[in-house]
Amino acid sequence: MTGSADLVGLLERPVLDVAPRLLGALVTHAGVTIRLTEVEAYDGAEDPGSHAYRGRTRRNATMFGTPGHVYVYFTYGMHHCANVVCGPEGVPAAVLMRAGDVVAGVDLARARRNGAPDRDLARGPARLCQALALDTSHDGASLAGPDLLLQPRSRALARGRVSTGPRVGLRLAADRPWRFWLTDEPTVSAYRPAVVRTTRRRVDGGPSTE
DNA sequence: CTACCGATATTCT
DNA sequence: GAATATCGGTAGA
Repeated sequence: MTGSADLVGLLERPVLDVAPRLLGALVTHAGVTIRLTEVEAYDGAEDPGSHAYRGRTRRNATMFGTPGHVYVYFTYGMHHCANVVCGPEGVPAAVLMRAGDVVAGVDLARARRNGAPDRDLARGPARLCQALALDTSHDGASLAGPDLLLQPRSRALARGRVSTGPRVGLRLAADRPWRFWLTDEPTVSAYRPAVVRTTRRRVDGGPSTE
């Protein structure tokens, strides 16, 4: 059996069904395998928090493509984040891979993460990309292997294993509980509410005061 | 542990 | 110009 037909079948389901089913899945790339412990759903058609909410751009084009590929974007001038593209072609849904735990290739992951504690090797979406050596050159790549491989778990999780809550760092649609994680996993990233405002007005010109 | 801050691509206003 | 699906360093409790 090819797993890839199964993979696409899974990913064509509504993204809110897909997201929790990806918990515990294995992702392998460049010599490192992680087990997903935390994900977030983005439903571009109706989701103000999604990159695709305002339509297609060069950056988010992969979200509109066929399921089973990876959408990788660069953000904050510094970090990469990777999503599993879901839904039928043309529907810009995706699941952001927020955290995982390294189950193979730990030495490589440690080297890429520059001495971080093992718990932090793939804790947070940008750290996860660093551990797996994913960047925008992989945007649009297939998750069916062999280079990049997503293996959904085959067994159901025990009751109570999945927790849900608000997504991290969004200002818009912050109330939607579309983040899913494995209960009590130490590798789940810390929740940070969106920055309320950058408020950073610089004092122009002059000395102030008074 | 919390809080701030800088790095700066991409998109929006 | 300002905001953002972030992180690592530093400072302080």
